[in-house]
Amino acid sequence: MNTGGGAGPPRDDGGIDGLSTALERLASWLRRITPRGEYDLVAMSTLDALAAEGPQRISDLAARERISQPGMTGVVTRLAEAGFVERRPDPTDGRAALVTVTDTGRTHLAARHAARAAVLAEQIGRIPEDHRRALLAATGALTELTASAPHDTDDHKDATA
Amino acid sequence: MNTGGGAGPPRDDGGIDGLSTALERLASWLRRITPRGEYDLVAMSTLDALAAEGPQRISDLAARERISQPGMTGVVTRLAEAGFVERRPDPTDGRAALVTVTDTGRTHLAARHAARAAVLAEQIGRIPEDHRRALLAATGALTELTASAPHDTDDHKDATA
DNA sequence: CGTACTTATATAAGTTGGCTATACATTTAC
DNA sequence: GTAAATGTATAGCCAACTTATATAAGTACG
Repeated sequence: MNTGGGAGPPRDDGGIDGLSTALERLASWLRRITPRGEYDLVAMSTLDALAAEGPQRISDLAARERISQPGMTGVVTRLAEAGFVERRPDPTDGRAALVTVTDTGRTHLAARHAARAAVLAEQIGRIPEDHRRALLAATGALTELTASAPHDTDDHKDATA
Repeated sequence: MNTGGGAGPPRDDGGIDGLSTALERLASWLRRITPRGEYDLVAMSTLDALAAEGPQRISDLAARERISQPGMTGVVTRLAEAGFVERRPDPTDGRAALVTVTDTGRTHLAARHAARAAVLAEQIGRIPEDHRRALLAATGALTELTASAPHDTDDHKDATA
């Protein structure tokens, strides 16, 4: 069988399994505390990447977000219609577009982040102090984990099967 | 303005802001490491809730997942078609259906969890030991945080608290 | 107990955000 | 200078939500 992945409260089998359950539930929890009207996850993640790392090509963004190139074309189109990004010609390649975040985009990101941080602050106020400290102490680890290179685990592209 | 949510690496303004950024990126990261074909987040979260807490009504599940009642009817229909849940009459209320997880559903949950834990194990192996320990130490805190009552932050309609 | 209100779920129709397949434009190789 | 490769866009499809509404069952009160 497994080692804690069952139905009940996550037993700690030594770590990974319980952490995995916790992260899985965290993903749903983050969705639940996000107001409905907000821009979708892929678009915001893309915008965040552009703000953090500078202009990038559509196809690079698609690879980074693990969606198809036409999918990313759509994301960029929507972001551009909202005024959050601009397409610019790539000086070194006439086929490519460099997607650049605008000031409006940065403003939106900041506002969204502030709103989410406020919600988080409220929710985190409901748990015991030692748990709160454990979470805050994990910030650096989370940042490092999620920054880890794409590094295909194996899945995602075997569609031709 | 904000308190550290600006450009650059997450400065620690006391914590919440950097943690919020990290969690936001974590949500996208979890999506990226999830194979495309997998069942959607809402359905899996619903299945997990049923497995962890027992049979529930459609409308209660909808409130829990913060989607509309017709939306949850659709989720349950799909889960039932996959054989993961069953609709049963509520003995105390002829209008309501009690949604119950099946053995097939539990098996699927366990398999999915094992697969995700394996990916997490690999990814977590890439970060330094102290970060890994910090993450594992936050498992309980994450579980507690995400178990926190729905508690409407402000948007959408009022859930029956 | 019958009529009106309320509540639980289902259905209908529309929107959104992804997908595959393919067209188009440009760059690269020979 | 053509042919193949590459970056983006378009077309058409589908899944998973949304709101509005219909149906059926419970509840309250004359």
